[in-house]
Amino acid sequence: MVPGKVATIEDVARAAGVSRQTVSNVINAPSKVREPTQRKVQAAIEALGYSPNAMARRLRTQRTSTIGVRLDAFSGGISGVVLDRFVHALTEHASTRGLRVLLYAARTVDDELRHINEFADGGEVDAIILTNTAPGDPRAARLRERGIPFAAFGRPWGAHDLEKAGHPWVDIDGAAGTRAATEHLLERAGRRIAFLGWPSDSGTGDDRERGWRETIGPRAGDPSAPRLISAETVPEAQAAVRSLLQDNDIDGIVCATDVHAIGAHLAAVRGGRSDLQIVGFDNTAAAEALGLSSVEQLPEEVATAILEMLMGPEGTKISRPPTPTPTGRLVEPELIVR
Amino acid sequence: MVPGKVATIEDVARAAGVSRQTVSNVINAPSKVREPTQRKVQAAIEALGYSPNAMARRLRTQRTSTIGVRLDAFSGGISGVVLDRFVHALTEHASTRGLRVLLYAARTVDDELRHINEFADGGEVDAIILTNTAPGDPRAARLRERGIPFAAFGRPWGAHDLEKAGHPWVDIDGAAGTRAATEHLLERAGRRIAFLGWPSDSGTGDDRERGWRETIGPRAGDPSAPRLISAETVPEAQAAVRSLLQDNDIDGIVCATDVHAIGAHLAAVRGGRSDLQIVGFDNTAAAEALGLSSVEQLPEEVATAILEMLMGPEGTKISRPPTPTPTGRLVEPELIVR
DNA sequence: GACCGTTTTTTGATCGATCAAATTTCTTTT
DNA sequence: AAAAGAAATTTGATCGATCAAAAAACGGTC
Repeated sequence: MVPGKVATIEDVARAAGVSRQTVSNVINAPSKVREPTQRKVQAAIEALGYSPNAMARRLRTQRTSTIGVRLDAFSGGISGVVLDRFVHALTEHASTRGLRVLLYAARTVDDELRHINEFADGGEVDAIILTNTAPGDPRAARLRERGIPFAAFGRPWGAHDLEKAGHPWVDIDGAAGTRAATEHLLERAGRRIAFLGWPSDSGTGDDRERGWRETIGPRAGDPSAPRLISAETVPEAQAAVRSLLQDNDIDGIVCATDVHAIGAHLAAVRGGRSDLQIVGFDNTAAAEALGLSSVEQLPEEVATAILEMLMGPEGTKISRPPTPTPTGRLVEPELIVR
Repeated sequence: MVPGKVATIEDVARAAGVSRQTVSNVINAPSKVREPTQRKVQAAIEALGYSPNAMARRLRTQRTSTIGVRLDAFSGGISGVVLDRFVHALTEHASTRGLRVLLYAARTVDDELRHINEFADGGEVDAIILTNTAPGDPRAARLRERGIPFAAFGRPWGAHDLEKAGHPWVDIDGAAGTRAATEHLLERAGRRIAFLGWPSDSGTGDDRERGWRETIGPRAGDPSAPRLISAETVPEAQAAVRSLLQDNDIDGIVCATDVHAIGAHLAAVRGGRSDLQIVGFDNTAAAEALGLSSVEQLPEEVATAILEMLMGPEGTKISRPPTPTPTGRLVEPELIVR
């Protein structure tokens, strides 16, 4: 073996005085090889510093042990962080299963469909994880058609019966999060709890509002506190809360995101209502810095769950990825009190 | 060709009535193939929806078109965001060059060295990008020894002569950032500008402090304003600034990070000094939300520069990655005024 | 039209592993 | 101790592409 070149399975076989296949078996199916032979081969592997060529193995086995994840164009705002944390968690978890995470960027849906085709034909990935799925998502259709296993981070909004999604998904139970937040405020702050969310209807927004409404409804005797409307920005949230505080007596505010919470916080402090209890959503660094309570999404849980769906329960020997069973799972978020 | 199975180069060749190699040439070296033949082959490619098997190609060419990037364990705090943005930018840029980004997780240095060995022996990646390089970093030594091209995000702290780093690197010019921040405050706020940084010495910290010191020194007639010391947390920064404001007359504060800036902001607002001008560093979502000025690191620029170092100037045909020339480059950050 | 040099196309070998089947070795049984 | 069966090991084929060299087609010259 020429120094500077890496050892091949053939080099190991020669060094150990056995055949290629035996070396291969020591690595992939040790039970088929007798003890003493195994030791010989292991010694040769150590001595040569051999580790199998990934590409050759993948070509032969037709499995890449790679999961593709699309990285959305950087959203800039606070919320992109959740996806980043998810990617982090996914990477760590995948590596314990011997899987790799391959990122790809796509600016448009067409762009992503092109990528998906390439992945399918080129055999780049074993599975794909979609994010930001919309009802009737063309990506899901394409993946199904091409026979690439996939799962989504985010429930298939719009499918009336979640069970009938047609593909596996994992999502955060936003309603459970705001429910916990509302209950917490009802106990600690008082009965008049408002909700500050997005102006227009959106799946995520409605979900989070629902948690508040369902909790406030049965418990509060008076008609539920007014819902506040605000666009994405901090100043708008701040303005909305300022005018709310002028007209109403409010004990606390449940927010759809930390952005809203920061706006509310600023309005409260500047309006001399530092006592106003506010709970945000997403548990971003900003909320932490300001000492605001917030609902933590636990993207790590999502990563674990989604991998389990795609690849079978942990500990499963890496095998042909099973066509994932089309079911969904909601991960319950956790309220971080500050 | 069986439906459901993807087409191979052989299928295309048969369909077009030419040989494997001609198809290969149409894809990789069209100039070697006559016009009419090219059209025939292209038509067959379209008809069969062929795209070359990535693993077979990589096995044969011994090139993976993949760049490995380690994803550090999630740091949680505000600062991790810079790395995430870098990964984002890198992914987008890499894909325009036909490169892929492969993530890997490592908790310890040993863990990462193991990964590096695997990558080298297994032929997983063409190049690696290191982050958080320290002086005498064992990873750099290992990569050099194994002959894997690499570059670092972060200058090689400790090497007295940056030019002599021994490996290529790209970093943010922290001093230039705080210089711009300080100049801005000198013009807009007044002459008494303080600096709020980390308690202990660190490469990054010293760099950022230097930009302030060098600017304040020549311009300010009086001895430079007191430097504040504070650990990483918001409350500590807040406490430090509170006590500073009691004793000193300060016009503005340049901060080493947005975390410090948020603490300073809170101290200022609660101390009735809302007029105090503060500039943060990292331009995180939190700073944006609070309307604080901040120094923007431009990780996108870093990504571009680092890819250029590794792979040659943009537009270069994908080829054997040149052994990168060991030089460094500082990217000048941009002050975002709010 | 025969000859020669180019250009274009085809053929055979190879990258490094695993699969499938054949062969050898070891156990057990009678 | 021979035969049958099980276990361990080896051999030949293969995954799908590119490389290197051989063969065929083309173009121009005399």
